[in-house]
Amino acid sequence: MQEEIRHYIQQALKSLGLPETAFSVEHPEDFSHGDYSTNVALVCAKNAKANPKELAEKIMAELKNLLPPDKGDREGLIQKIEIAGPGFINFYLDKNYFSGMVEKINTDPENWAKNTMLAGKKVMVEHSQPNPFKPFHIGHLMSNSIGESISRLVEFSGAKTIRANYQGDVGPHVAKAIFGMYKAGPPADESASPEILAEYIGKCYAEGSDLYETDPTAKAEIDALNKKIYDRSDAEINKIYDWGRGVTLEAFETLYKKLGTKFDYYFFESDTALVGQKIVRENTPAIFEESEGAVVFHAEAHDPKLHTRVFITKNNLPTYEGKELGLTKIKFEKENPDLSITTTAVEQMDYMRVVYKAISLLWPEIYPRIKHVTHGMMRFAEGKMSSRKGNIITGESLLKDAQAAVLEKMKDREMSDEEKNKISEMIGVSAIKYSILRSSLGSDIIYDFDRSISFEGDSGPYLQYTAVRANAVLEKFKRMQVNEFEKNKEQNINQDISVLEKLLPRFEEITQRAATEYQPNYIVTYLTEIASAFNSFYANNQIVNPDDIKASVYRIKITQAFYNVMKTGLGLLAIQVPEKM
RNA sequence: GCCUUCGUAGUUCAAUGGAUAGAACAGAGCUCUUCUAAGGCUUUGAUGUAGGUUCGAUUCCUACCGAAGGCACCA
Repeated sequence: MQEEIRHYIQQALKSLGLPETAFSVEHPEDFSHGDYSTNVALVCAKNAKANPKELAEKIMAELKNLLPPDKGDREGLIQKIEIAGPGFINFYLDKNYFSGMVEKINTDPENWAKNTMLAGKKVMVEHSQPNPFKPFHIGHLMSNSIGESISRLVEFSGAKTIRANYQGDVGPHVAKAIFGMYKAGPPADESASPEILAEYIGKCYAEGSDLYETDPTAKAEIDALNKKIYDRSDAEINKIYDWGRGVTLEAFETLYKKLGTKFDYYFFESDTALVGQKIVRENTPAIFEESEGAVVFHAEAHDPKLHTRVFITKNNLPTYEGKELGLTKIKFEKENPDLSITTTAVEQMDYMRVVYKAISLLWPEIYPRIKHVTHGMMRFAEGKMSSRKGNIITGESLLKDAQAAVLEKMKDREMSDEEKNKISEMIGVSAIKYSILRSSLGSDIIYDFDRSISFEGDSGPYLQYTAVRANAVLEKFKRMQVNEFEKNKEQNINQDISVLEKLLPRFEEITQRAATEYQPNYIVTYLTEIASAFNSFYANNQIVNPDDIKASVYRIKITQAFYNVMKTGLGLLAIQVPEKM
């Protein structure tokens, strides 16, 4: 519809002999300003130095000429055009448009809003990136939620999506953790669950980190350990290493399952290190340069805003930068995606730019196909969270606390314990995901436990609750067993178009925008808006009324459409909808 | 010092250069003989400062103030 209106405006400009210009066709904030609005007259007036209102009159007259008369067909769905304010042209759509959209949504609920922007394209999305030997903390939860949602958004746009996880299983942090394990001794119970063992390893890591910074002897030992881990020269260390790596990875897997993520690829730094190192060596001194025993890249020589970074250390070990080159090569060799998205926290933005600059010189054909999406950091009101200092909240504990809070709230519900358990987990996950996805990418999220598991107001549970309510109404209607004849009868009852009906068709535009800009928060904002509209609708109408079948059928169709959009929308956020709660 | 990002109600977040800056929480007050009150309704309250561009600026530009991140062997 938006495109159709745009098309008509372009035609009108042409027949008026006005030059082509960029203009917007958007939804006005206030429904009294119509369903779509264009600023075309304001823009043209600027260029032509004319009076915007007079120009708007001319364009409107021309538009009315162009639009075919209302014969009940699609073009006739623009019911009214008006000029308002400084020269906006507002379009009012016919009631038939909205009831038609409700039909359309209910006919093919899973596909109606999909678009083909990325049809035939292969998109790889890399996210989560927790490191074995370190805890999976709420920062990883953030990357996971955002990455998974972006994956689903690009999939919704027709792309074949490949989810990748890149994990640092070698590097100084591993040496610190293993050193800490030597110091602390073996875990109390070696047969405990991976979650508990991972927690033990996390504590050892914090201990090792601390010693690395405070104790020079420990530092030297850890550096030596690090080298042994890289070249796997010590059988005993290898054994501890393999055990720790396996345990932490297993613990991550449990979390992914709860969060609704499934990876197609697991890349490890132990795989990318050698590849990256080789690339850097082969391109020295063409691109890289030896300096103080290390191999560096002087990015500032190519862009004054960038700086020099080390790609291979003087100990001949590749840094993150060097490994990232290896990863890029491996990704493109394995899958050759049309687009490779990497999501990380903003703190990695500056050096990722340096890495990308190096990639642009190494492989100019790959450079346009990689994209770095950054999100803000999860932070406490008091300051930065750090797994080195040990003041972190693990994903595991947050999920557990959230679930416990939900269970407390559900204690009077009549359900089996098994059912309660399953539902409370879904709600807990949704509360956390919502608190992450509600704000736009880029800015930091101030972490507040109570808020992150909030069930009131704008929240994940609010959306789920609203969907559950709608579902209850739909079930009630089913029990009434209204016959097909009644259902298909003309329902054009004399009622104003509800806000809900007006909002539902917009889902199509929202998903496109969210996918284009990699911003799941547009979906969150929109779903919250329609949930609020549905709750008002629900409070002001008895949707299913056995004494008024005709009105019930009409309202149930809207309810069904709402439920479908909500379910699909939450799906894009990787949030599940329980049947009851 | 240089580079990047960001300053919106008491708090946490919205707002593709557009019309009266939206929500939620907190505060005040209503609301369950009706389909789940995790709800609905009413109400108080905000664009860091100073300029500039524009018919129109929270949005773009400049300066200042403030916050966060980065700036050589961590990721």
